[in-house]
Amino acid sequence: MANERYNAPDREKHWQQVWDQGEIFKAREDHAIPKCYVLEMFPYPSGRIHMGHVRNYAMGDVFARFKRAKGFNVLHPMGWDAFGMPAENAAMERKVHPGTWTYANIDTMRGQLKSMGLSLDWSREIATCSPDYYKHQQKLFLDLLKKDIAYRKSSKVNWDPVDHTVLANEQVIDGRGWRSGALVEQRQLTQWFFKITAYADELLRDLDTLTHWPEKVRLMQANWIGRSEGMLVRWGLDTATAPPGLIELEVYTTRPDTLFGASFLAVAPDHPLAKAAAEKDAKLAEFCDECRRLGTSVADIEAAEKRGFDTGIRAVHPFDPTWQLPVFVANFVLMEYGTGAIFGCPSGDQRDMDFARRYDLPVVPVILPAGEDAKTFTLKNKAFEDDGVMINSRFLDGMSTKAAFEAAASRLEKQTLNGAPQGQRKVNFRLRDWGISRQRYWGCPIPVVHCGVCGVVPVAERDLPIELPEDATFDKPGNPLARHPTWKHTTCPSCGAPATRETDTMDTFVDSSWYYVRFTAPHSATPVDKVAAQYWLSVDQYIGGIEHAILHLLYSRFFARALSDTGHLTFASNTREPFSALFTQGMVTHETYKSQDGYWLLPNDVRFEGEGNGRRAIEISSGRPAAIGSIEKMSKSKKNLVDPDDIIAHYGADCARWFMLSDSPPERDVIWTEAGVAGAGRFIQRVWRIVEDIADAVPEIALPRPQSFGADALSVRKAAHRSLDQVGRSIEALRFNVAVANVHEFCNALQAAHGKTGPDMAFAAREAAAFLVTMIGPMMPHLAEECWARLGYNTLLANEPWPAVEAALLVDDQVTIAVQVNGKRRDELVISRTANTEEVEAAALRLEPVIRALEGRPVKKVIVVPQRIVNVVG
RNA sequence: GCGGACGUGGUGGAAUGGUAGACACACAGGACUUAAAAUCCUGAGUUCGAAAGAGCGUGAGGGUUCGAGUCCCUCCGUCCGCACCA
Repeated sequence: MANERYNAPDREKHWQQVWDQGEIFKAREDHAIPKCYVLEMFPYPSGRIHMGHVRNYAMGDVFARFKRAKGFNVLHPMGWDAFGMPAENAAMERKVHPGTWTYANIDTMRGQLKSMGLSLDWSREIATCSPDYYKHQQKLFLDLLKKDIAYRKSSKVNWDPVDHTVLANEQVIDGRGWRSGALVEQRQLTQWFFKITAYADELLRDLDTLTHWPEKVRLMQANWIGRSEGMLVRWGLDTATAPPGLIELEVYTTRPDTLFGASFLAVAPDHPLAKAAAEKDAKLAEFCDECRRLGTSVADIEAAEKRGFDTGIRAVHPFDPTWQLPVFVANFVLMEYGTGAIFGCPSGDQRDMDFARRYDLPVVPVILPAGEDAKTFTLKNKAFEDDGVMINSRFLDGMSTKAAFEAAASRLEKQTLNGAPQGQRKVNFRLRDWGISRQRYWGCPIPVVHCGVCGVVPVAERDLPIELPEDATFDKPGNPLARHPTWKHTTCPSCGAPATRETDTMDTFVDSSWYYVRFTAPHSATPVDKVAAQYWLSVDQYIGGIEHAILHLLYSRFFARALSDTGHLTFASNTREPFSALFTQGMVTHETYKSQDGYWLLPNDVRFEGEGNGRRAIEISSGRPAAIGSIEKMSKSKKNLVDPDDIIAHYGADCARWFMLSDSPPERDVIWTEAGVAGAGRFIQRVWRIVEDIADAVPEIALPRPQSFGADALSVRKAAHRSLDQVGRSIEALRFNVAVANVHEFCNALQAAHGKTGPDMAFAAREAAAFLVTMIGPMMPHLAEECWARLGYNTLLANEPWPAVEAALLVDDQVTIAVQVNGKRRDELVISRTANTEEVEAAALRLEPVIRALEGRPVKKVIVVPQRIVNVVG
């Protein structure tokens, strides 16, 4: 048979057209069918897709296609996270409008994604920068505003004085703006916030229900939310030492049990008490300034030295009016957490210990670790932070840490200071409200108006969307909306007086916090179509990068709840989770190459000589040796990039997809290698050959099922059914590398049966070929479709159900079980699957190697695990 | 510093507490070919041995178990997250 090579690039285009024309992957609004919502994190339209996208979308597509074949009504949409800074940077650098730039990128990337052959429902495509999308977001904002979930407050921000913009914490590097390099200032600005803290408890509690999320992500979110149970404790101040009018200081503590170990109080440099005290003390003022400057810089973290300044103010211990403690301003106390003030117990907290040693403050052990003697127990420079028995603590002595907490807490609650209870139990969170104001152009306008008479007034809903002006300028730093000559001028929706629009736009994380909801009804006139949302949500499988473990996923979880509380969404289940299963895939990595001049080189710019240890890289243009560097995440800066377009044009999309799924477990990093891709390419041809051989040898489409099968045919059928079963399970569990191995194994089994003939074999071979095509279908859909046609079927494989396996073929009559003597494998035993324990035991003891290994010792015990193993103990 | 994950052949990696190394890559030998590519077959953890076979083997050390890559403890190494959260 003159086999022709499978021409991937040619056939792939063909099948993509067929799928497209047949609208095969359009999700159906038939809510009687069980649904499956498969979603990959939508991309930012940066210009071109990269290998990370290929991996992410290949995985999602395998899952989506598999679920379709399993009979689910699959929603598998795609869109664009299209607002953001890069578009504005492009506008500044290249004098192109952010919208023009963004939509051109979207066109390019849509084309690239289509060339991957993804089973996407493109009729649901959304771009967050389109007014069709953001007008709904503005409506949601207005509803959040009504419910006080959106609000304005003054807060400290990182201000870049060159770019005239607020920077997120992660955009501040070593105290400087990531773009301008200017020293970042702390400014007090009025900003818009979402009250995510109102949901802190629920967001934390419901993490427990997310059993199909990686443990790691749940842990990261739990840490981020950072719940702690403690107390607010008010300390009286010695008025002789305190600034006028200040009579008390409130601290937050999680350890009221250690109050008798207290040796100082400390407040943040920005604490009102520090500011008041600094007014009369120039040296203190200078110290506070210094602390502020060191704020976020790395130098500060490296120094990590606890430093403080004694304000001279004295506080009175809540349990002993005669006991006074110094109040310090300390650099390690954060104004943003708790009350911005602490009490220090050096024996029970390492930071306090460091501080006490530096400033020579008393260290009184109050907790005795188990196994220590109270008389001899001392602490050097290491605090004891665990539980134990209370000592040196008067009425708490002898109690456990927990009991002491309760005893101290209830006494503080009963005690009064200045007419109010001195202590109050308080749950505190690390999580802060989400600041969404950005002084940028390319984002969703916040739909409010500032009126001199009425204040902040929401825009009327009939006036939505508030669209971005087309004619903004990007030639200088600062907010193009704020300096636009006319855009912001309007009238007050309430009183009609002249007013100005809000010129802040929303953080782009807002856009991506509800896109998965919009996909369920992307053309709905309201932001959410409740019926569609209730059917499709939650997302059954969400796939994306671990880099979004905290922010995007937490914001989305918050939004699902906020949309539910504003009546947009109803959840069928009792938790309001948007993503019931999450999978975080690893990165795509590649070797790096450097020229002799120290420049990074593209993989395409080098060729190789030798192999193994003798493998060398040569720079093609100069012919000079190049250095082979470490394997790193593909990045523009290190130039270790492979362009998906090149790979698809050369090998085909199926090849790129197959390689991405092979070998490396999907949650781990994968190393992109030329040899690996070539191997995937060879496998494609191998599958094609196997299918062609069978199609030619057995051209009949519907063979009658033989009455019985000979040994050879039976073994082919067993391999086919077993493999189909395994591949299905592997895909279901997102273990694509194992699914690939299952397919390889099946091909090897088919190859071994090559050349066998007979009517039973013909039936088995055709069945095997159809199964093979089915199982590669989700992973290499074009090749599978071509093979399906080659086998003579005139249906589309994409519409074919996943065949049912015959359970009888999954089990063998004979099983091979290992036989161990004292835990060491000595032989194998082939025996009937239904053999009972006695038969297995007897057969095992007859084995020559077993007798030899026993060396004449009597058999003490025989452990038989049916169908698995026998262990003879002697 | 705290928290987490991981550590298996030359390489990527398989393995519900039950035959460690499936599958692939790379490698070696053979077949086909004038030759090469492609393809097909065979081999291979390591040590001893011609072979049969035996010893040793999942970062190191200990423990639980009839049986441990898998569970527990200690240590070493790599990677990731958080970064003074009171």
